[in-house]
Amino acid sequence: MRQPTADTANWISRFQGLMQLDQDTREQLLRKSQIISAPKGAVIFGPGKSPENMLFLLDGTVRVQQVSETGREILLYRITAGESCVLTTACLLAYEDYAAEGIAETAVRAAALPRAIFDELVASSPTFRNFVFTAFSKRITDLFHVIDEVAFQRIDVRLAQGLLDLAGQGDHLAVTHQQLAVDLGTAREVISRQMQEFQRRGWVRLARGTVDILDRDALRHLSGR
Amino acid sequence: MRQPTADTANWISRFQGLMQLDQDTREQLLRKSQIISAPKGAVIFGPGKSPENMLFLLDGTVRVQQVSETGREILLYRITAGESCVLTTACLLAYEDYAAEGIAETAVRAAALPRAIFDELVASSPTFRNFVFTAFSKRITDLFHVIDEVAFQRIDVRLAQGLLDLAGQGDHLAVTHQQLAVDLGTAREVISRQMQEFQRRGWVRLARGTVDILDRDALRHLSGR
DNA sequence: CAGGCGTTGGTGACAAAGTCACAGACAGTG
DNA sequence: CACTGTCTGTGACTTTGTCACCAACGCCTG
Repeated sequence: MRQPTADTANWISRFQGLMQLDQDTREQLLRKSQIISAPKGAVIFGPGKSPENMLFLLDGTVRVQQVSETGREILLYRITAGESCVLTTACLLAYEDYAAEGIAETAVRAAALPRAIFDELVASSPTFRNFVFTAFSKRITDLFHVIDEVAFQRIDVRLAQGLLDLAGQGDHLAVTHQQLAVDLGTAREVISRQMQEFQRRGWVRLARGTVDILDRDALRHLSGR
Repeated sequence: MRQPTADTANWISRFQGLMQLDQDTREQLLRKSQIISAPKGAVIFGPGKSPENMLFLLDGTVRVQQVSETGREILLYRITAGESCVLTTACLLAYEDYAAEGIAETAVRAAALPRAIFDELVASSPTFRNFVFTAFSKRITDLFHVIDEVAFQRIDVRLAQGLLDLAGQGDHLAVTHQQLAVDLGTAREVISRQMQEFQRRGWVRLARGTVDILDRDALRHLSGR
């Protein structure tokens, strides 16, 4: 399992790109930011609720998803511990009519940095600047990937990937077909049918609200990585 | 038609977000950047060809598209005159294995700003910083939109939108079904069938390599805007 | 001008995925 | 136990994507 709590006093060390910050900037970052918590299911930001702060996630995961006009949803990306929320921060400063929302997928803790300080640090520290642009870069690459998958990848392949991603190390998933459908931006029935096919092949065992992975290799093989 | 060439000596004034730059920064920008041209069809950047410079597009349009592993393509967004290329600039500084490519859709002219100067200006000028993040913001919102469309929108609706977008003011389009298919990330046959349906309804007139729009209102109505 | 060739578009058959309507199964709660 | 809301299964149907061809067109070249 993961360490229950981070060393709050020195959370910066959990972020790869921030470790080389000079002493001054580190202090700024620590002094001006604030540790916040949110329970599972909390809406971190969303339509009409723009984030005042840039977040550095210490524990938990946040799912960023989009709700379309027709009411259907799709997962854009996840923010996991050790990652930051640059993209949304930048996004919200310009466009209010923002269809995406961030939801705490587990209980989360994060360091919150006010926009004004964020701006200052971008100006004053090359390392911080680099961190920000690298984070942007990763997210945008992820988005490109999502577009590619949605447009061209078969649903069985995407489902296999999704299951492996969600499972991480373990073999047991507590997730409904509906949730998987939203992750992939498809319909629940489609997931149900695919899961049955997977079960028929002996790759998973299904039960109400859970999935047990029986044959990782088969899933990995189908997923193409 | 569009003005043939911009006032090169003062191209900054063509960019909404840059007009409030202070004198110093303007001069930096003008002195350190270089006007470049590329013919129609030129590859501005692509896999294994990262851009050394940040581009401010003065004339023409650049299409940024993605090539998937399976060889299929989809349009991510277009850069038009008066817009900049921030996203790709940022992207390429971190991730080399970059699947997207930028292609001159028409002959283009642009001001090219070396990465190092870009970095300097981001540090020194709040206005420039704001310009950059706003540009990011717009692009990312666009990408969200693409994901939404690809995942949830019917192909006839998307085609109607695509035709209207491409047409701009005019009613005549010189474009093949294949090109339209790439724009929407679908197959040529699908476009052909939809276009026939549109023609059957009297909305367009088809000929080899061209489309004439006969009923904009009908298309607009279908496209839902 | 004829023949050849690459590009563009048309077609039918089929597979994959999404939609719709509904039914049954389960877990919790009063 | 009965009730309720959630979760999953199913069949019929539509839409979209795939595959294998073919026909028409424009262009080039001998």
